[in-house]
Amino acid sequence: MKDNSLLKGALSTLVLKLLADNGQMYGYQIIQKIKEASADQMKITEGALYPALHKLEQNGLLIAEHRPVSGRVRKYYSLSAKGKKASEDKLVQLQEFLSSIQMIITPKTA
Amino acid sequence: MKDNSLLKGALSTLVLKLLADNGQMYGYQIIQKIKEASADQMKITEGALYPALHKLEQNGLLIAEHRPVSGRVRKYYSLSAKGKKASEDKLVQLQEFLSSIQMIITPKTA
DNA sequence: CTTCTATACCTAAGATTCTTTAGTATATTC
DNA sequence: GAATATACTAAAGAATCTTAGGTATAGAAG
Repeated sequence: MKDNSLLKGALSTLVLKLLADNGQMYGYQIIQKIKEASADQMKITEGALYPALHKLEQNGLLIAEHRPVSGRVRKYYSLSAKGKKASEDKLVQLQEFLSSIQMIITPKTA
Repeated sequence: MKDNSLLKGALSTLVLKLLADNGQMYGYQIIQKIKEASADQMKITEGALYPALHKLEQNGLLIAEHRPVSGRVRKYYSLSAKGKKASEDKLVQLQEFLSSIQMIITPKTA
């Protein structure tokens, strides 16, 4: 019952945004990137990320490509055209959401 | 499947914060307040709020008081001591979370 | 050479938190 | 008298996470 629940719903948007910025990434790398980019604050579990990636792929937002790298096979993901659009849309939604939250929690300067 | 999923996990924090700011509120009022404070962006459903309130009450963070007001009975909630503490803690967590999100989605100015 | 850590993927049970829908009831407005 | 706003509750279903476990290779430590 670890309360990372704030993450809910934001994960797929973050993934799409990271792929929009970085072009092509694999799962493990995404986990590291989020950890690093958030100064170790946000730690995505594999059990959360991999199913999320699979769903985005199923929905046609991501394209997956297997590539062998130094003995192991990595699964690289990139945005489809649909994924690019979704990335932009969801980012706007997320920003609106963040801004709404801010309005509510910002001390009343009435 | 309405995608209000960003809300997940943030609702209880918002409720605690509103009660910390406003002293005492009832459910319906909280829904209106969030809607209003977010410029109609964020709409909490009753099915989400009431169970959340009940859980906070069960956990001893909220104190409920029934008061008849113009023919109807309202259920007013206020923060317990534990709730005040939780309010502060969860607000800090939320702010850290928001800041983490910002770091990730803010265009790389590298 | 063997064990530990890091890398890299996957899945499934359970918990939590929503959405949707429905129900109850009073007050006000048309 | 009917519709809308107010006010609360409960329950089925969906979505997304946590936790825990499994597989497998590479490299470092001993």
